[in-house]
Amino acid sequence: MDGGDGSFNKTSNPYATEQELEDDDNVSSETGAESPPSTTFNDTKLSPKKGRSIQKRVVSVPIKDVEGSRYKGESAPPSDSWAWRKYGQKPIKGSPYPRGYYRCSSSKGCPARKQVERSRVDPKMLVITYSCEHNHPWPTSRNNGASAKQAAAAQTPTTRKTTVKPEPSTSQHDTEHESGTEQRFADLTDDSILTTGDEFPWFGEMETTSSTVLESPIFTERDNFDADLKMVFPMKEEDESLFADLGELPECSFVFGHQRNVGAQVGIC
DNA sequence: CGAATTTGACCCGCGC
DNA sequence: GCGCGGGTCAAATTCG
Repeated sequence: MDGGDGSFNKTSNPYATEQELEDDDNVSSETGAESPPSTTFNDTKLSPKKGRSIQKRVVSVPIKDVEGSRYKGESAPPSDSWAWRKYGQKPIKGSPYPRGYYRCSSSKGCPARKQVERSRVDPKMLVITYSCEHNHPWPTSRNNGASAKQAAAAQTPTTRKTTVKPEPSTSQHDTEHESGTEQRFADLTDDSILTTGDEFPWFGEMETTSSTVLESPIFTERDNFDADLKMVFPMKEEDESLFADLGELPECSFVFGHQRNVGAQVGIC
């Protein structure tokens, strides 16, 4: 964890940062460590076991009152648009706070996982590590039956719009994936225009983790909340044109919408 | 009653 | 080879 600290701070956006980390989990390196609420994306990682690449994204968000009775007082996962099922919790050495292990239950066979723990340095920060096998799609639907209740609770009205323009085009629906996500990504490569929205919940999520950011006091306290909102969400033509190149991107690339002082950003898993 | 969470045990990789 | 620590499993428990 000594490695990287300095490089962690390529913060151009005080509320959301994108970072590429080649190093191992920077989870323990505490993304929140003396930095403002930040979002850290730790991309593709190769699983030493099977040589499979694992995507990892580390997101640190300020802890807000988490809805959901059970979570009160704990390092509960901030509500995002997916259903997560907790399957374990472990005390982490060196950290006074336990780490919770969550598995995506939005869809059957969903490989996504996330770890939630409090930042050692700043207990008010929650460090969330999302991980997913590279060849698997990120979770897509909010509640494909797994936990309607939880998903419903998780769905905050603050989540923004993501819309994938249904390009009438190419009809390669042969490999209809269970979740359909792969197909969606496939569509992406077909020059469809990407905006953010419900069609791509995961994108929506990764787009700066704005949902969580927006829920955070940092945003809610601001007077110009609306203005900020507009700065974060609106996806304009210029952006769309940017995304037109998505076809070049790997299937699991993700896109950020406008962020403060930063244009649309594209990350590659 | 069904579903989600909790918690201890077990497994596996890594460093010494 | 051994010990440590992180990650996952699964039975028990709790909650809605």
